Amino acid sequence: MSTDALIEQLLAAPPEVGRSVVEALHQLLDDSMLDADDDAPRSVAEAAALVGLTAHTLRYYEQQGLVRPARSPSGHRLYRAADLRRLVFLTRMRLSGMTMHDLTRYVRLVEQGEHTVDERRRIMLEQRERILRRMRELSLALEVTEYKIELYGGSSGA
Amino acid sequence: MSTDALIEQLLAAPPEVGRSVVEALHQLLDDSMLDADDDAPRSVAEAAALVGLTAHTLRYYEQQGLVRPARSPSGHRLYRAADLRRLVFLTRMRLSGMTMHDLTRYVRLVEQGEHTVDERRRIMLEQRERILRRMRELSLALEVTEYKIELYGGSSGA
DNA sequence: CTAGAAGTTCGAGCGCGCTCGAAGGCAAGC
DNA sequence: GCTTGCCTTCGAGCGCGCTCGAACTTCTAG
Repeated sequence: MSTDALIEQLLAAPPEVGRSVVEALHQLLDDSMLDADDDAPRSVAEAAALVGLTAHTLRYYEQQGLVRPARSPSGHRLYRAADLRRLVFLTRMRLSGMTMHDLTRYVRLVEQGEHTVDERRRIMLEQRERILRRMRELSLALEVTEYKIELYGGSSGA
Repeated sequence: MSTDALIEQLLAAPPEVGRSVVEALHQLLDDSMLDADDDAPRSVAEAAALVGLTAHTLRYYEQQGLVRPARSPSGHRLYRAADLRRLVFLTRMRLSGMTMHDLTRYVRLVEQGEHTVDERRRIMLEQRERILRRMRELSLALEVTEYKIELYGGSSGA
C-alpha cells in the first residue's frame, strides 16, 4: 500500500474523532519509517515499538511462521525493512479479523512461490467478503448506538 | 431502530455480495417478527432460532444479567416480544465489538431507571468511538486486501 | 571489569465468550 | 400411561491469541 493511500485514509477519517487521528498518524509514521529503508536492523523491542505490538507477540508470530527475521551471530533477532513491512501487513490483517490460522496459511503460500497465487487470491477474496460483512454489522450497530445517544440527549451531553 | 432504517441498510449494501443480502434479509425478518407482537411467548429454542444464537447462549446471557425472561409455572423460560427485541439489541452490540462487561454494565443501568441516563450516554459515546475506529481499521485492511487481489489477477480470477 | 538492561527458549497461564455434557424434570402425541 | 423430545441447573472445558515468568546469555554504559 502506498503512503499516499494511507494519507487519503487519514483525510477520509471523520473530523470529530480527534484522538484517533493521532493514532492514524502514528500508523502513517510507521509506514514512512519502514519505507525509509534506513537498513539498520532493529532489535525485537524496537520492531515491536514500531508496529505497536509487544516483543512477546513478535516472537510468537515468528514461532507461528508469520515472519522470519535474520539472526545476529549470537542469536539475537534482526528485523529489517522487509520484516517490518510484513509485520505491518500482518497487523492490519489481524486487526481486520483475519485469523492466525488463515494468516499462517497465506504466508506459507507466499513462501512457496508463484504457483500458489490462485489459492492466495481465493484467500484474499474470502477475506474481502468477511471485511465487508463486518462493515455492515458495524453500520447496523452504529445506527443503534447513535439512536441511543440521541435518546439520551445527544453528543453534547444536553 | 426502525424497520425502514434497516431496509435502507439493506439497500446500501454493495450489490456484489449477494450471499449476505439473504442474511440481512434474515435480520430484517427477525425485526419484523418481533415487531409483529404476536405475543405468544417463545421457548428458549425458538427465541434462539429467531435471533440467531443458541439456547445455551441465551441461558448464559440470562445468567450474566443481560435479559430476564418470565418463567412458566414449571420453570420454563418465556421470551416475549420485549425480550426478543432486547436480544436483537444485544446481538447487534456484541457483533459490533461491545464487550460482555460493558453490555452488562449498560443493562444494569437501564434497569436502575432514568437517573442513569448520563452514564448510559457516556457508554454509548465511547461505543460509537470504538465502532468508528474499527471501521477505519477495516478500511485500511480492505485496501490492502484489494491491492493483493489486484496483484493476483483481480476478482475475476484472470 | 562489572552492573544492569535487554536478549534467548520454553512451557504454563489467562481472559473472553461461549460450548458442552450430565442428570434429571416437564410436555405433547399416540 | 408411555415415549420422545425439549426443558431445567450446574460445572467443567475449549479455542483463540496472546501474555507472562523462569532460567539463562549477551550486549552496553560507566
